[in-house]
Amino acid sequence: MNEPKVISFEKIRVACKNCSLGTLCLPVGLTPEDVERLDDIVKRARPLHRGDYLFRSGERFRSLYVVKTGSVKTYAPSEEGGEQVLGFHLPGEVIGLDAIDKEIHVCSARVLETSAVCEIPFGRLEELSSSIPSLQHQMFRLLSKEIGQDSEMLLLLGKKSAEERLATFLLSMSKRLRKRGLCPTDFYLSMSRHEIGNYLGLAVETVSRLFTRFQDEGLLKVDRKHIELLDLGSIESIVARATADDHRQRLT
Amino acid sequence: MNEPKVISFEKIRVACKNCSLGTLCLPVGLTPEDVERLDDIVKRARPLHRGDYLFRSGERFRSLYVVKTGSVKTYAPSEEGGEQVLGFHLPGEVIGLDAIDKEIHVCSARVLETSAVCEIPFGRLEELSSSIPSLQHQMFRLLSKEIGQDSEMLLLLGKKSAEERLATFLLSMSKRLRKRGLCPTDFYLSMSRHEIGNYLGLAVETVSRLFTRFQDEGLLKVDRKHIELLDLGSIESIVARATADDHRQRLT
DNA sequence: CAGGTCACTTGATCCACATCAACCGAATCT
DNA sequence: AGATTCGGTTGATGTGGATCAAGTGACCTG
Repeated sequence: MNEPKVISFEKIRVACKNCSLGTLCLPVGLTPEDVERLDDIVKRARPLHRGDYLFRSGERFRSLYVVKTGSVKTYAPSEEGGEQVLGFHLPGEVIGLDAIDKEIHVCSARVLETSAVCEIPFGRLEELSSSIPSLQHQMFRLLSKEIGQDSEMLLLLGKKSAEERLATFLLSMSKRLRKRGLCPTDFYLSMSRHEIGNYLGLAVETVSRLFTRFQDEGLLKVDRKHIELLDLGSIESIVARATADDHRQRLT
Repeated sequence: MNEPKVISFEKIRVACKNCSLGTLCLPVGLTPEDVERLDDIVKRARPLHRGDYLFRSGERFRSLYVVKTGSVKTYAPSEEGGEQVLGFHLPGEVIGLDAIDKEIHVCSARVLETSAVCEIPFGRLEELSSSIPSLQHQMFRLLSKEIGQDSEMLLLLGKKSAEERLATFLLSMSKRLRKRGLCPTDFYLSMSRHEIGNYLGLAVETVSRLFTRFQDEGLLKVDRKHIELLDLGSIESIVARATADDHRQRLT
């Protein structure tokens, strides 16, 4: 292993190989040689700033995007400026999968804070997948996982109370941060209360009240965007309660 | 075209080739030769009856399933017998995509009425996809489409009123029936009110009341499971209103 | 640093829908 | 045929969270 002289350049060019996200992003389970081939087609990211678009609803679909640092929200805008937030995306997560079908973006993606994002031209990724079975498999898994997550979200929006929704959201953030080696109990939310509420199907006011209630109950500490989870166990039990309580909805 | 003597046998063996669902199911865009190869790995369906399982949550994932006739519901069961209905599946629709990731079924699938279902061993399908680029592309599209549909459902559960939900559901049924060449305005629902309510995040009583209200307003005629949509335009406008009204939720 | 804007909080009120309860008709069982 | 069950309807009541309204403090801007 010889250290490259021009660090920044080299670091950018061979990003996938050295990327700390290797175990979260596409390269999972690929051989070093295959990662190299993937590397060749990935366009490394210039930094983006709060509010910048990765793509807009209606645009032609060309690439998938992977968050490298920072965070991104995807949302389905409606004519009037209203929107449904579809998700918040952390480093290692892939964005744009829903546009493969029609080759048109049906949602928009904007970064929530200064972020770096990799771009993967989908046509080339498809070619590569044909010749690397494990990459094809990885792609199928990735798409499938997204479907699974959406199903969980359907359950959340269909059956859970406001309290359960916010607890689920916080726990999800916590788990995802842990996976990335970050502190799972002390973090900054990059999205506004409004966006959280929209995402969870709640009014801003409800989100705000719940934060203060959770704080009063000693579950966490909030200071604007700074969150400290003090009692993960109780938060988990709120989430668990949701699924157990479901005997209201028994069928057949 | 020579008529085969043993109709039933021939019809079963070469199903994909002659299947009326060719334009809805996997073979979309494949050459006749490729369809033939796909044909070889598809296990043709024995008929199933109301309540039969395609698979249960927790089972190992081996195959995808395609509804050929009849209808199927998928749902996420919880310990206590409660459940979240995730979808109702009509002929041509593929089931089990969410299980590819973990290779474990996370939801259960049961047929709602006497149905025929094809089984496609996923391992073999993956092999085949590697050697048939257009099949791989078709698979990506299929998975992507599912993600897109889930997003629409998120919007429905997150933002729409009970009225808008039921209207959306009825319109969706209507459109899907039309695609299959069936009457889009006169059909039988194979699922119970309870299941509809569960799916839409509503109580049975609310669904029932809405049906009677829609009938009173002349939008449709209901007799138990038999639905006649009388005024598709008005139903569409209820659905459209949902997205337009969204100026309540404007952000940024 | 005064003034404005914006994200957030907190309180008061309202309403859409859930829940509870009673009932009905069709299908199934005996 | 009578009894039981079950899916569905309808009415009465309750409530979780939306909506409305009024601050408050952080941050930006001239």
